[in-house]
Amino acid sequence: MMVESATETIRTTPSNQNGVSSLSSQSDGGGREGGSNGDTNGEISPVDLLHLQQQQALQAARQFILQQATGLNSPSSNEIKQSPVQVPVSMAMMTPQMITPQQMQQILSPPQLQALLQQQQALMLQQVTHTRQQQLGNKQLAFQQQLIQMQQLQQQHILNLQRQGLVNLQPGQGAVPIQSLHQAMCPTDLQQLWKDVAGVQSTEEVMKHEGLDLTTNSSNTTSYSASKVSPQIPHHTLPNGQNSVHTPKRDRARLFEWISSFTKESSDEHLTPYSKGAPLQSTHSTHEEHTASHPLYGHGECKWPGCEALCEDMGQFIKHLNSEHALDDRSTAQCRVQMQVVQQLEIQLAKESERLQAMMAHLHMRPSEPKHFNQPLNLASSMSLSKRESEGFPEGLPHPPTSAATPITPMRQGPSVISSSSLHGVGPIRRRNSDKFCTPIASELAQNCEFYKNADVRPPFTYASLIRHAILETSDRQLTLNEIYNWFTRMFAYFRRNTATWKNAVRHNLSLHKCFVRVENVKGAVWTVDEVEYQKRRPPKMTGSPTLVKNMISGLGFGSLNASYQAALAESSLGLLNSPTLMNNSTGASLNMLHIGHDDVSSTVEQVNSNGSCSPGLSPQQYGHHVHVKEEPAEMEEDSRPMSLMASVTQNLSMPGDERDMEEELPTEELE
DNA sequence: AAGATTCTAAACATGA
DNA sequence: GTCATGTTTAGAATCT
Repeated sequence: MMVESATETIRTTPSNQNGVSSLSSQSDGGGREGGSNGDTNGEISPVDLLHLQQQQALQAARQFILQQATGLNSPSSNEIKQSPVQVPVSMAMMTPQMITPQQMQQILSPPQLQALLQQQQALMLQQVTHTRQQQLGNKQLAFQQQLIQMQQLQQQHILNLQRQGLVNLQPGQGAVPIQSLHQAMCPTDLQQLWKDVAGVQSTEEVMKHEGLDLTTNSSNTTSYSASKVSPQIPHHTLPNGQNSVHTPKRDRARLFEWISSFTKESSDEHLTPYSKGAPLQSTHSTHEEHTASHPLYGHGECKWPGCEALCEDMGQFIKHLNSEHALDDRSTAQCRVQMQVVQQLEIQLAKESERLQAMMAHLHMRPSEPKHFNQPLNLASSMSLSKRESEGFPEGLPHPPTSAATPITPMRQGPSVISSSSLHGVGPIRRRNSDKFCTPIASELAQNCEFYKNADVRPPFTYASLIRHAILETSDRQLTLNEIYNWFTRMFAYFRRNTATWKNAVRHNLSLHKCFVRVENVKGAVWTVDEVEYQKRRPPKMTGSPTLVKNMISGLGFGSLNASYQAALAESSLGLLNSPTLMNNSTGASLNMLHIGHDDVSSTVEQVNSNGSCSPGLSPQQYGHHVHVKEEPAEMEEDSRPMSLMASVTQNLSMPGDERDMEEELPTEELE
């Protein structure tokens, strides 16, 4: 739309903000009807249209501000209602005649502005639809097309953001919460948006880059020769000949003051001159630095937000900068927007960082543990994971079991140990690392039951521990080989393929480990678990290894953590948990659920039923039918050691100074 | 470097 | 003979 058509401009200087309010209130009733008025009138004069749009914009602005004031910044239905049509966030949609982008920027903060624009777009589209397009003329049509283009652009941005995981939009969510969008957008996105806006502007010739001439550009301060700048009068001359800048000096001073204060906070050195109270038209010649590069200049074009003016060389760019982006209201507003962008991004960064911390803490340690470990314990497992694979979760994998509500043991590693081998069924890859970082298997499985069922992720446990768990899960503590197979396939998606390999491993483990006892049953041979033997398996050296504990605590033991020890920890804890006495203790709920595991393991063991569903069904009973068929190299006898170590680790991790676990765990000899 | 653990692979035996 | 089950051995990887 050609700007020439505009016959009126709106003064939107700071001093006009009150006017905005009043205007919008005036337009409360008739704003929307203006469109129909135009319709009924049969012809819409530019002035009428302008008034209408202006009222609508102001109303929208007021509503948005009110929303914000009342905390209604969510993607409320309200907003969606008002914007039934996805409209691009663009200045262009602010009908050029009614208000200039820079003016709006001055009035509103970027989020407000964007929301306003969105609403205005919707209104405009409505209006355009309801108005005879012939009467609107080609310009209106062109504008409408541009609106659509802008909409597409916006959607594209959003999609990009979604791909980057920056914006999590509900499917089908039409109107994007501007706030979140704004916060989620990366600088380039915002720049692009601005660029889009500028593009439309230029298309519509709304902004003709009227000779803005202040000596300095508002964004970059440093350098650029004021000498080359011809101090001109900073007036935006709108197509209609009116100045778009009507900001009284007082207001501008206020503006700069505001920027000043802002820059103090954000320490944006680009604004330093302003923050130093530079006069409105100061030339900053002292800051000149004719460097070969300029942050606002690159690839032969101006990088000013929304500006892509081509500049052959730096000199031309400087000229352009000083002429087009001089210190005026527009530039100031843009600068302010940019500052807010930066601020938002900083906030976003902080949020994301915090989120990352929480995620890591959750995945590797206790979720809601107030303690802060910079390096969560299981980073070690992550490390080992990254050693083998740096890929994340494969597509289609269910979300890792990271529900905050789920108690996670400090050593938990669960899904975080996804290995490429598990993901892709690669050949023999050492998984012991992951196996070791274990959390109590029962706990892990109970918590991530569904995950392992659906995700092609290798569980971080040894075959032996899994077999044992499967057996102990059953009411009679015995399983046939085939039942064990079934349990594996039922409980783990991972074991639904490569059957030959893992089945062989299962058989191998059953035969190899003395803890697995084959018992002839009526229906054939079944396998049981000799808990004592199982506990004996635990390597003595593991017990109480200060080094290991230290590593685990520090979380710096990436990959260096003793795998065997970890496995021992997990398994021993599991075993202990399954032991009757421990069961009693655990069921007593006196133990911290967040603590390692015996407690929750016991509960989980009971919860996880053999049918694969996590349901109660196991009762601590006889362990070890003791049909000692095999002879395994005898080891140490400290059955309780691992557990106590576990406890100590837990203590160190979660509640230093609390030794109750240690004490409660020690009684582990009852295993028989 | 040695030892331990775990995993994978394979060969072999046995019985249905 | 085939298959499931069970045993055993060997090698590799990883860790302490």
